[in-house]
Amino acid sequence: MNPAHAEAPLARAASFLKSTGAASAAVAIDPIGARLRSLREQMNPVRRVVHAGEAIFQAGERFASLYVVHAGLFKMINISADGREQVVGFKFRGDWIGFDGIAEARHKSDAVAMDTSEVWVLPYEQLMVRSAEQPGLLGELHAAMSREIVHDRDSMMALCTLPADARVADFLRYWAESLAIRGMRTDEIALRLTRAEIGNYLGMTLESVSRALSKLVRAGVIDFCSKGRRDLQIPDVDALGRFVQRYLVPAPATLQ
Amino acid sequence: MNPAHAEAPLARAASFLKSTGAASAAVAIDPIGARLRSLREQMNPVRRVVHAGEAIFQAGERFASLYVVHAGLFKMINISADGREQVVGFKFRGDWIGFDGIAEARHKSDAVAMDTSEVWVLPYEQLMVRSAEQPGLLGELHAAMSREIVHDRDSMMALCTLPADARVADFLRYWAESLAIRGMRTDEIALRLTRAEIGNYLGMTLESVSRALSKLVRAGVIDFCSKGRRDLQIPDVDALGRFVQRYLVPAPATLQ
DNA sequence: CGTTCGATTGAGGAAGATCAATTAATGTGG
DNA sequence: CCACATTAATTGATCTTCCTCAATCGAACG
Repeated sequence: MNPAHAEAPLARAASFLKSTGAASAAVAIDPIGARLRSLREQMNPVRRVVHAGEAIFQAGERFASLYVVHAGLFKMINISADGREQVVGFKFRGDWIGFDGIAEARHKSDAVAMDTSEVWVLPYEQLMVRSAEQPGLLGELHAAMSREIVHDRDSMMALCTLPADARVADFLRYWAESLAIRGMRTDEIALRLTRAEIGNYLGMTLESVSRALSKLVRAGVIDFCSKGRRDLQIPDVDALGRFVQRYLVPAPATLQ
Repeated sequence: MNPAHAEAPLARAASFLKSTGAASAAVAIDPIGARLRSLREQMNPVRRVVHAGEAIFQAGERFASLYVVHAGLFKMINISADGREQVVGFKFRGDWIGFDGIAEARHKSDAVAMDTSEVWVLPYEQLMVRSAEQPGLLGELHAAMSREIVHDRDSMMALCTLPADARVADFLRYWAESLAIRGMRTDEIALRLTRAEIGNYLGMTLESVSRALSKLVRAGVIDFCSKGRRDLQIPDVDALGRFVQRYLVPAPATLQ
């Protein structure tokens, strides 16, 4: 029961992103692939294919299993009692889905595939049994929940402290980074999201998203791909980070 | 029977929760007290007193233990790389603190006491060992993490979909509810937060918070206590909820 | 009793929402 | 394959909300 296990896969992004050096061990450069492999060994999970627009589960359904994304990507959607609907998160390869259901044994959101995707089904009961034997498995579960909590807080912070343009830039940076960590190319990305969905996630209107993107193009930090305005190019991810920073110099918003 | 601690005023919690029958078992009407009792039995935790303004841990510190609030309350503060500081959550009696540290073995935020408080220290290693023997303990841990994730998402949703006035009302409703669940009176509450802190948490300026509060007073859903503008009265918590709803009728903000 | 910190309130301005018109991409049936 | 319908995106004009700046007031404290 050592946090050392939880750290192994976590030497991760930073070293990976900086060490552009060649691959030595697959484990070192692909922490998410490594996590998935060990998960498959330990749980031998049932696979489930979900097509674009379909949901793994919906809010209100009884909680029984957690899921891990093996391919594709998902959006998490919250629906409030009064009918407001909001995208509250995205899930990429290696991410866990379904933690919201544990507390009250019912899911609190929809998990909708944004593309043909595959998840591994991890029945919660079985997961508990196995993790009693294999502490590393439990460590993975806790690390995944912890990451989700940390990320949610960072999102809250972006919502509260960044103006619209910077929020869009920060979102694109997060998206590109998520792809980069998974070894996918970031210079040309297909968002598969409408402006309305991005705006919904970032707490602004679709017009504001559109204007922000146009501004980012003018600023030279992103570019649209040849045809259409859906796919975009991010030649330099760090430039997005710098764009965000620029908004913070005038007002470094400290608490009080 | 249980030793009748300072857990006297539970009738309100019962009525608030619309508990099944009358107060039969303490467990039924005081789930948080019950959780704390079983936690004490299972972990026999070290107690730690933290005075107002002191931190249990700070961002960057090595993660070793989780904590459960036994008395008092805490605010969680995130600090971004560029120095932005934000209140990202509050922790009341029975809440767990420290999940943010699990993933990378370092805490990502400060946990600051807002009043003289007591936490129970649960060394993570020990917790893992004990939970292998006592599955109920692990269930509690997971439920607490799950609740935190669910709550963070609800917060994101409030930030994204509610105008300033409604956000303040929703915050007060959340605060009063948190007290009610713990059997504390909600008709007179001491926030122990400055307008600046509330605004920081809700993504608005202190002036906007002040104006929102004045508006809520004029609307008759809250009132200031006799002396000072710090403590306030909430005669009817549901009225706050209705106030929030009123903002949603004109624009039931659906996705797309 | 003055100093300080927090809260309130007002006036003006800026960011972003709303409304509206146009253009671009996608899909459909002939 | 093309004409047409449909949906998404862009851009502009206007309006609202909330932020910023500033003055005032109140409470707490030495």
